[in-house]
Amino acid sequence: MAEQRIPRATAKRLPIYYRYLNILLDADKTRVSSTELSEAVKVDSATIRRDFSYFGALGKRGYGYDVPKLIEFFKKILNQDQLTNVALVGVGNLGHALLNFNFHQNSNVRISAAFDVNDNIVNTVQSGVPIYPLSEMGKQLRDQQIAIAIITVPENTAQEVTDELAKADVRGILNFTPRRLSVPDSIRVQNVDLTNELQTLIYFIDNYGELLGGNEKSQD
Amino acid sequence: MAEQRIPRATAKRLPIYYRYLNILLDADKTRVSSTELSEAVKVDSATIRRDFSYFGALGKRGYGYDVPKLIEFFKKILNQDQLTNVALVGVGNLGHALLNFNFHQNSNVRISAAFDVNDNIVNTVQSGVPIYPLSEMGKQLRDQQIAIAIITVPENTAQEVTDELAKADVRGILNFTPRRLSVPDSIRVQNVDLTNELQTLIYFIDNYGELLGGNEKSQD
DNA sequence: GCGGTCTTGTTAGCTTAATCACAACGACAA
DNA sequence: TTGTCGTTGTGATTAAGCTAACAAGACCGC
Repeated sequence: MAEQRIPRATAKRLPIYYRYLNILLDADKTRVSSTELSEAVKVDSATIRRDFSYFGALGKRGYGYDVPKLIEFFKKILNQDQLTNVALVGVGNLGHALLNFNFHQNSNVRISAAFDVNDNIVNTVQSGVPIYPLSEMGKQLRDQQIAIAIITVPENTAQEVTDELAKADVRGILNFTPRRLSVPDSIRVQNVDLTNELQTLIYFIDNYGELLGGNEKSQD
Repeated sequence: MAEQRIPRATAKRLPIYYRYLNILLDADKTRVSSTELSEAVKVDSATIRRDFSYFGALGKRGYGYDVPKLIEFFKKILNQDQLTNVALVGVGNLGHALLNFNFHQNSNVRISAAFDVNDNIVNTVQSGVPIYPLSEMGKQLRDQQIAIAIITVPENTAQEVTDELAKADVRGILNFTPRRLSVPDSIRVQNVDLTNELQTLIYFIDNYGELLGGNEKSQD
């Protein structure tokens, strides 16, 4: 086991594999080949085999991969064997939807605290999650040992909220605002920009017409 | 002008540039350098210059780029000079949030029709958008000439809805379900998987610790 | 136990993307 | 007008990722 760092591209595919493997298990399939998996997740079968091989020889030649075994393996890799608590900052339109979004249904993650400036909801419980005033954010995050935050605040406050999160030693931020955040090296940012996604989609449609696989290769 | 296809990676950055340029203009800045832009959007300055150069010589040496000119240019490239109507399929938790999400605020896109199976909301207007029964989807999409759909339906119905969209000659799908869709070559799919994003973030935090730039390079 | 069949793991080649580094050129001051 | 300074545009290089192709090895029917 060379114990080298997994390529970034591979890492991003792991959750996709993990989820589909669970779907297979739910359907009582205990065995799967890279070709079969390939069709379901739209990733080339060679890429799948290569991805898996970074973790050692997980499959059996002439047979394929054992689904339960693979799931157990990825569960640990992805830290899904323990519950991860996450904070939500900004309980507006989108924030509210995320409170109701059942992350816990297919992953061991849940939003355990939320923060907002709106006095009408502060100190209430929404969808089972307590809403604290923004001013208490640092304290609560430290007390509850929360290391990951989702931010759905107005874009012009995104950076200042981020700075506060940094002070509270948060390690990861899922950023739904369109701003690209400045953070210290200790924090990892993952951007989800809905407007961007739509614009990109439109651009591709208008410029990368039918010619050369609109699909089956590199979806998204 | 070599008129060759823009690299995929470049295309995905265009909306990011476009948005930040607009922010600059709002702040009455009419001039920007690749270095300055680089800091704001977290993309290497050489990459920015190269990206821009695919479209010809847009800047001036020793000066930088003219913001209004650049905006005008990208506006056309990104099809933002005309309104794009989009359909929403599945008006549940997340779907509702997207209806309220103001795409039109920073892009020339709007949701102009929505579809659902829930009789309680079908044939009503939600957030200014009419909700039609799913059974009318094909007809409405064709009548209204809508070529792009956002799907926020339960995952087990994602594929069948997709098949219907394909029949209605939709060209692009923004897929919020965790399933990877099978589509004909004429359709482009862009996936947004929230659970995935969180899992990826967690994985990176646990495995790509501080060492070697948690940030400043390749956010997301 | 044997032969044919299947599927992995991996090598090698290829494609795409990111970055360095600098000559070319326009801006701007004097 | 001339010289300096700043910033672009781009050739060259390095890095990352993808995929074809196949030998090695395990399964399974007989």
